[in-house]
This record gives sequence, C-alpha cells and structure tokens, in this order.
Amino acid sequence: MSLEDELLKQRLCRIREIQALGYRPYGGRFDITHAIPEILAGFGAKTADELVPQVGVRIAGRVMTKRLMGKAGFAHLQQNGERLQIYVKRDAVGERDFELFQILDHGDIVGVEGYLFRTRTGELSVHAEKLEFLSKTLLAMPEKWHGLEDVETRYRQRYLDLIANPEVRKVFVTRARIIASLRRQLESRGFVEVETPMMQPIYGGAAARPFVTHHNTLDIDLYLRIAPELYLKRLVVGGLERVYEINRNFRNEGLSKKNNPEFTMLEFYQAYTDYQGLMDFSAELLEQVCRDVTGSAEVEFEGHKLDFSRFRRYSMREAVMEFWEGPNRPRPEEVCHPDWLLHHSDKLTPGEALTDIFERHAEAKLIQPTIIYDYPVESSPLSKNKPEDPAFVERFEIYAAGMEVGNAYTELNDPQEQRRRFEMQLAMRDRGDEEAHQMDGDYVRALAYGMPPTGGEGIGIDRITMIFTGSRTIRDVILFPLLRPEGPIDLIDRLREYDQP
RNA sequence: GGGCGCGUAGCUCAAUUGGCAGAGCAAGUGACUCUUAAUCACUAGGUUGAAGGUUCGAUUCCUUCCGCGCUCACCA
Repeated sequence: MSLEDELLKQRLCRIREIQALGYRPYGGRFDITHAIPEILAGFGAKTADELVPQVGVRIAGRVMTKRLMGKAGFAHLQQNGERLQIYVKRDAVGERDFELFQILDHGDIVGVEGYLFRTRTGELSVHAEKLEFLSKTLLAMPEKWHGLEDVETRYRQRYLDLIANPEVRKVFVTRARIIASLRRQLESRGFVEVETPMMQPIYGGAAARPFVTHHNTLDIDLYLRIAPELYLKRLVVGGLERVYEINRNFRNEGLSKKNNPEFTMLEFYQAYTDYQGLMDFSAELLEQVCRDVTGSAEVEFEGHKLDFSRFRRYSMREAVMEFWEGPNRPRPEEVCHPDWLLHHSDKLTPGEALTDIFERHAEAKLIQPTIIYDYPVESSPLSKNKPEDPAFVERFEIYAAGMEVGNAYTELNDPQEQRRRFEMQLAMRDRGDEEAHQMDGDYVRALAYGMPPTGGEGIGIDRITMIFTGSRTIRDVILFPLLRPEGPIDLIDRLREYDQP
C-alpha cells in the first residue's frame, strides 16, 4: 500500500472521528465578522493594550501550520492569501473543541470564534473560545516551506498552486485590476462594452488558423473566432461609435512563452479618429493602467525599468535603421528601395520583406514601450492606405518587453477597396495560404451602408499582464493554460474502494 | 512538427567511475498550556515516469514510448 493510500485511509477515518465529536466533516454556513486580510489591515498595527477591551471576532480559513503542545497549541489559518495565527487552549475552548483541534490536519478548513490578542512574541493572534469544523482535506498539502515548485502540477492543479504560493494569487488579482482599469477608462470616455459571436460562420480580423466546431441542428461548421474585429465594426456602422469588447480569441497555433491557443484581447473602435489619435490614446491608457497597478508609471520587468510615461515612436523603416544588427546599417533611401528590401529577405514582395527585416532586427530590442507605425499594405487587409503612399497603411503596433502587445489602425471604410482587398486575400488562399482572409460579404455590405472614419485597436491582455506582473511566460498569467490531458486520476478508484455509506 | 534538457517517497531535493536508494518537510505513536519552518524520542513510507536492451550488477549506459520545460519552425 502506498503512503498516499495510507494517508487517504487515515483521513477517511478522521471524518468518522470528527462526526463522533459531533461536528459535520463538510459543514455549513459560518458567518465571519472579518476576513483575515481585514483583521491584519485593521489591527496589525495595534499594540496589546489597544486590543483592550477585547475585540471579538469570528474568522475562517484553511489550516496551514499547526503546533500542538500538550493541552494548548497554535495554528495559522489562511484566507485570501494571508495568514492569521490562532491560539487554542483546552481551558479556554473546552474538552470537545480541543479534541477537534488535536485531530486537525494541514489543509482542513475551520471557523474560529474568539478575541484578538498579542502573543508573548508580539504576533497578532486570535484567542480561540469556540471552534467549528467546515471542510475536511483528504490529500496532503504541498511542502510548507518550499511550496509547490513542479510547474506541471502548478498548471494542472492550479488550486494547489494558489494555496501554496501566495504570489500566484497576486498575479491573478493584478490581472483583474488591469482589466478593471481598462474598463473604467473606456467607460469614462463613453465606450460601450458589447459581446459579439465566439462561434462564427466566417472567421476574420486576423491572420491565423481557426478551431472548427459543428452545430448539430443547423448542420453547419462554425469557427471559434480568431478576432472580434469584423463584428465590432459592423456595430460602428450601426451607430455604436465607441465600442469595445474584452474577451477570448482562439487561434489554432503553436504554444510558446507568448502564445496560448485561447487568449484574451481588448478590442475597441472609436469613430471619427484615426491611427494618430489612437497612438495618443494608447499611451494614456497604458500609462494609467501602470499607475493603477503599480502606483507609478514604471514597472520592473526582467531587470529593465519600463517607463510607460514616455512611449517612443518610430516608423517601421526608422526602426529598421535604428535597430539594425551588424555592419552596413541601411540609409533612408535603402529602406525605401524594393531592391534593397528584397535583397535582405527571402520574402516575395518589398512590403513583406520590410516586415520580415523589422521582425528579425528590431522586435526583440523593443524593451521600452514603443509604437511602431506605417506598415506595408500586404499584411494589413483591413487598414486604410496612407494617402501619399498607397503601399503603406495607417497602422501601428505597440511593443514592450520585446513583445507585441497591441495593434491598431485607421479602419478601411471604403467598401469597393475592401472588396478588392478580400479578393487579393482569396487569391493568396488559392495559392495555399491557410491564414488568408475569407470573403465576408456581409461585412462589405455593412461598409456599403457607410462606416464613419474610425480608428480601431486590439491590446493583448495576457501579454500586458505578463509585463505588469513580471511573468516570464504567458502560462503564469492564464489560470488554466492548455496542457496535454492528464489521463485517469487514480484518486477516483481509491475513493470508490474505500466508499462506505 | 524538429533540436536540446528534465522526470528519484505525498512535497522539496541528494545519491562519487555502473556497486546495499538517502535527508528535510508531510504522515503515525508518545511527551509538552506562548509556539511560529515549534521542539524531543520512536515508527512507517520507493516498480527511481513506462517498456525493452547491455552488464555479474542499472537511478546511472543504449533504444522506444509517455509527460513537462527550453528552443526553432508556425504564429503577433
């Protein structure tokens, strides 16, 4: 019999002992007067004298440590990532509660009624007068000193990660604050939050391979969306002139430190502005997120201090010249010249070559928050051309920590030009490009009713969360990142074996 | 999908050139009414990810498979 098996049997026995003492092993409602973090915040600075007269409290939490010394003992209860000590003395709680305390295991969840005091060593603690049992753990907690290190277990059993590693909880609280900051800022500027289809008959708005699913009643294949873009712009046509969505996109592509197949995007559209207007707005938006989350306009990421109060701005051509690696740094006339571009890339068109060169030379060096603007038309079928240079579009991307975190452009609102762009994409698709856009007839029809001049932008929530939480991998900012399925969980068989009604 | 690396007790980690698989925490028993990584004494716990091979002998070397990580490709 394995040790784990032995432990499970012991714990199942404990359930009967708990019942024999008159407690429910999986208890019910327990009204608390304070959450543990509230007690620490409200009373953490009070001296022993200031805790007189007695401050009565009812608290609840998970037993994380326990020190039993004959007829008294201490334990730390954890709630919402913070710990408070309780002192349980037989003379104070009575025989029955003390017997319960003696058989508590690490990981059990209990309620405690008592009063606040300071121990001889000065730690704020609850002097217990009554215990209630709330929930039994059947499995061993991770090691109390080192926590849970195994990355696979951390991702597969995130609940254990959250119990054992308080800093993990902070990452996800910060993620929620980032999203709240964005919502607050957008709402204050009159943006309306909407939800558009996740399941789409035609996928568009980005270049990516989709996931396919099937609807039985209609007997049609549907795609999980790769972007909400084309639906949000339909709404701008309909008069929702400031509109946004924060939701999941799905792309059937490889996994990496920066990519998870499902990820969260903010997309917003604002009528009557253009990409220049959005550059200023983006810088304000992200600086405010940084201030809301860190308290300043700077955040530390892998040894760099990223300053969100000063966005740098380069055109893509300027960036190639500025960040060129090696000798023969190109001159302005070279980065504009098709022959030079095609000579320095194996791509087939000057525009694709410029993008390729930019990605190879510059992208990883864009550590400080940076805006790169003016993209070649080839990779941007939904953006408006630059009037003075139709080979380029009014588009920019936001980089920070060497990652692309945002993408924005002046929206193409000419239906005739949009039809031509879609047909170019169809030609690329015929040549085998799976990621080329499909023709979206209804989207062109919507544009044909007239869409106001509009700027639109997408910001990768997971990636900015990485930056604002100092996370090296996207898996550390997604609660349940995609892993290969685990196979049968043998706990189920063992529970069945030991099941006694 | 390619390359490289890792997988040892529930958890965190050791194990010399291929030579009896170990420690701390967690668990069990006992002592202890201000401890805090509680302490002290004793006890138990392993198909070294799986299968095969080389060898007198494999955690260690080889092959295949499984899982994870890094990286490249794909992709923002």
